[in-house]
Order: sequence, then structure tokens, then C-alpha cells
Amino acid sequence: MLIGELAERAGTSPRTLRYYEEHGLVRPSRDANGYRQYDDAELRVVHEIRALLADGFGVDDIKPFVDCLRAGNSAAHVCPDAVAVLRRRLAEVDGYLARLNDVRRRLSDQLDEAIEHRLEDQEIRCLMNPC
Amino acid sequence: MLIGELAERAGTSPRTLRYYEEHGLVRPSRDANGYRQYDDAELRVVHEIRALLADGFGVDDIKPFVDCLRAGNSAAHVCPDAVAVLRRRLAEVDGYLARLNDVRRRLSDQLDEAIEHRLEDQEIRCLMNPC
DNA sequence: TCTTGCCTTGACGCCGATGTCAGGGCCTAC
DNA sequence: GTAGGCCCTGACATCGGCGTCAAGGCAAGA
Repeated sequence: MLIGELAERAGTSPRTLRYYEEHGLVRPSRDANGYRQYDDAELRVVHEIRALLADGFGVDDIKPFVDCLRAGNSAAHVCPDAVAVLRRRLAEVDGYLARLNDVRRRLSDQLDEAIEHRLEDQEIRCLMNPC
Repeated sequence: MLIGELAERAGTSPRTLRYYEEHGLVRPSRDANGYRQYDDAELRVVHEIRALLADGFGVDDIKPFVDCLRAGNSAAHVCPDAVAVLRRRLAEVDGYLARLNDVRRRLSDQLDEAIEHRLEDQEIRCLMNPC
């Protein structure tokens, strides 16, 4: 399978697949003319990569997962290295969640305050000019 | 007050204050020699800007808040334009929280699965080679 | 006067995953 | 042979809030 076909089957672009290759995630062989040649198993790998990227992993975190898949495991996340990355990312996500919840609270409080403030203004206006 | 002093008092850098000015958030006057001159009220403005940035607003979202402060209001978020931005940002944050919670769930599930998988392996090893 | 330290503007660097363009080769159908 | 469609490599662009460097002006003390 050439790069264009894999890209289409994986729902991405040739550029993206070359980028994954640069980062050691995908390993095509080469035809005599220099064209990249992918076997069917790479489709699964690319799907895994994209799922991990969508979950916020960086390309450089993903290698252990890909290696785990290539080693013949049924899932990419069962190997110790992958588990370590999973743990790290989970802690990171928990941090983001905590901070984001703080932000949410502040925003919500400010909105409430603004609404209350407007009500006060309205009351004042009503005192001056009954409504 | 010159830019260096305001920067220090606000816990930031001259570069940053010039950046805010580029985006219409801060408005110093100029000395005869071209130096930026800030009055004390700008310190409050800069603090407001930094608080909003820390809550994930973009510089271009911040203008209504600054305008609200300059208009003499007791808080930057009580004006209608600021409230609109607050609402937008709150919705955005809720979106992030939802997605991040999904991610967290997936990570957590994968970790659980990996641990279970390891236990199975251990059982298999124990069957083959009692422990 | 020379140094030191602040100020000015302008411009490039960063990070990360990917788009996009440039310049060129290979292959197939007409 | 030539047009079109795929492939190749290399490199610059994107976004945002700055850091940082360059080249130079201004002010004040030794």
C-alpha cells in the first residue's frame, strides 16, 4: 500500500504519515523507486497513533504504545512503558482538570456577581425613576 | 511611572506591557523623549489583564474588561460586553471540561485494563512455574 | 567624557501537529 | 511524447504570549 492509500484509509494525509515516520512511529519499507510501502498492519498502528493524539499525548509519548502493538500485544497500552506514560498523562490531565475547574468556578462567580450587579443598578434606576 | 517600574510592580516585563499596548489594552502617554509614562491606575488594569490571561482568555477577549474598568466601574466584569465574553468563555471551558473528562475516563480505563492484563500474565506464569 | 542603565523600535525564536508550496521524479494512458 | 496523477525531499507558515537580541537614543553620575 502506498502512502496515499494508507492516508485515505486512516482518514489523514500523506504529510501526516511522513511526520509520524520522522518521529519513529511508522516504518514503511521502500519500493525500488523510493516510494514508501506500507503493509496492512500499519493501518492499525496509525489508528492507535491518532487515538492517542486525540487524547492529548505528544508524538514523542506515543512510541511505547506503537512498540507494544508491534510486539504482538492485543492492545497498545498493556506494556510497562506504555503504562508509565499512561500514568504520567493521567496525572497531567488531573492537573488540567483541577485548574480548569478553578477557572470555571471563577467565571461562574463573576457571572453571578455581574448579574447581581445589574439587578442593583436596576433597583437604583427604579428608585430614581419608578418602573 | 516608566515601563520598567510598572513591569516590576505588576510582576511582569516591559516586553509584555508593550505587547498589551499593541493589542490596545494599555495606553501610556509619552514623555518628551518618547518614553512611555503610566499612571497608577494602569497597575490595576495590568493586574486585571494578567488575571484574565491566567484564566485562559486571549488578549483580544480582554478589551471589554479593560474598557469596563476604565469606565470607572468597581469591577471589570460587570459591563454587558464583558459579560458576553464571560459567557462565551464559560461555554468554552465547559466544552474543555467535558472533553478532558472523557479523556480521563479513557486513560483510567486503559490503566485498569493494563493492570488486569498484567495480573492475568502473572497467573499464567504461576500456572507454568508455581510461585 | 565615559560608563551605566534605562528607554525606543523591529524582528526573529519557541512549541507541535499539520497544511502547503516548490521543484523534481516515476508511471500510465492517450 | 505528453498530460495527469501519484510519489519524493525540503522548507516555510500557522497560533499566542511572550523571550530575547540588535542597534541605537537619552539621562545621570564619576
